[in-house]
Amino acid sequence: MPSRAEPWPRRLLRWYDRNARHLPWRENPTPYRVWISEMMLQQTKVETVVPYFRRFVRTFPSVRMLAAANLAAVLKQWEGLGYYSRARNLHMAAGIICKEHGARLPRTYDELLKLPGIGPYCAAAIASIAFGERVPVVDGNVLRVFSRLWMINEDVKKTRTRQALFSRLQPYVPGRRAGDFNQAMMELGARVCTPRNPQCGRCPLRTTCAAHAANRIAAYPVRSPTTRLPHRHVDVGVVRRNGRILITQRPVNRMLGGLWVLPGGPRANGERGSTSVARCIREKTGLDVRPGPIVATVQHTYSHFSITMTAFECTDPTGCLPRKHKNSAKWVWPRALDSYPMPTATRRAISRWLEDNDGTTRKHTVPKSSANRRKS
DNA sequence: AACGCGGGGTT
DNA sequence: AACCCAGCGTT
Repeated sequence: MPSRAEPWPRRLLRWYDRNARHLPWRENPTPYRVWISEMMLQQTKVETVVPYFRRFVRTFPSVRMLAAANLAAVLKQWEGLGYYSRARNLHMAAGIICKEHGARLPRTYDELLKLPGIGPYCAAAIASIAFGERVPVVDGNVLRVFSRLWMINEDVKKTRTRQALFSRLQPYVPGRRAGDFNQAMMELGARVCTPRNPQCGRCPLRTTCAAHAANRIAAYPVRSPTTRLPHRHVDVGVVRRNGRILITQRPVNRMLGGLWVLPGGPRANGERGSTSVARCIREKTGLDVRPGPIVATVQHTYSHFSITMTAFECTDPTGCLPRKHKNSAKWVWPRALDSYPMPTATRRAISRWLEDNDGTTRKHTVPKSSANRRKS
């Protein structure tokens, strides 16, 4: 049995010895094969890469063969893998390696880093796996694993966070098995410490994991709060009839359920606002309205998306509410609007419209669009 | 520091 | 429909 005092790098390696998948580039890890595999593995899943790797190294078995090939032939082998600049850089680097390094890959992290297509991740992977250099790889998996293990509260997307993790990890990279250590971290991230629903019960580092101990696994890794919220256009109508206006009730069990809103809905892709508002009102109330001028524009951000609400003044040529909509649509005197529960965006649109109607001859202005708000 | 690059799987 | 993936080069 492993003692609890066994350091985590050893536990990780023992786990790797028992659980490593056998992958083609692990069977015969020559520098060339490691290089090809790592180029293909950038932002690409292992299972996707395997067949491409086999075909590629069969077609171009050496750096010289790769350098001698036409770029078109290389791209053909890459077809379907995506990120085609990887193939172009690979081909270019092959030429440089032949011309300047005697057709052998550079053996150090620093030298590898100079080749086109090889960044910090790839340089560390090749240097450690093919040449045993003690440099840690910091990829998406490793960031996630250690963000949890050490409860790192920095945004994992930031360059600073990655550099800091590189420095912090380097002392742990074992002199004997640097490459296995790195592959073990990635393998753990890919198969156990997954983005969602991590398999903590099967994790060899569970007893060392700060986030697990704190029961805060789901809070890590900390992501940028600047993720762009999806944005929608919502078009609504101020439909007037004999001095009263039309409001509708949101379905219970939905967002804003039970609240009353100006009738309308989300604009379809490429649709005009005026078209959208008429369509949505017809769908929700059965009334055919004629959209007039825009009387209010409201920006609003919910927890998981943001909207631009555009309110059109509408006239109602047909009149009567069909029976099926009687319960969820109402004609209301403007002064009675306050008594109905309404979401903020609706409330703002209405008050904007009322202001413009009170003879305070303020021109309607469109607020500045906010494309990316921050999540709170 | 932010963005474009690609195709595919997961939730 | 987002998010994520064994990231890198450009701006």
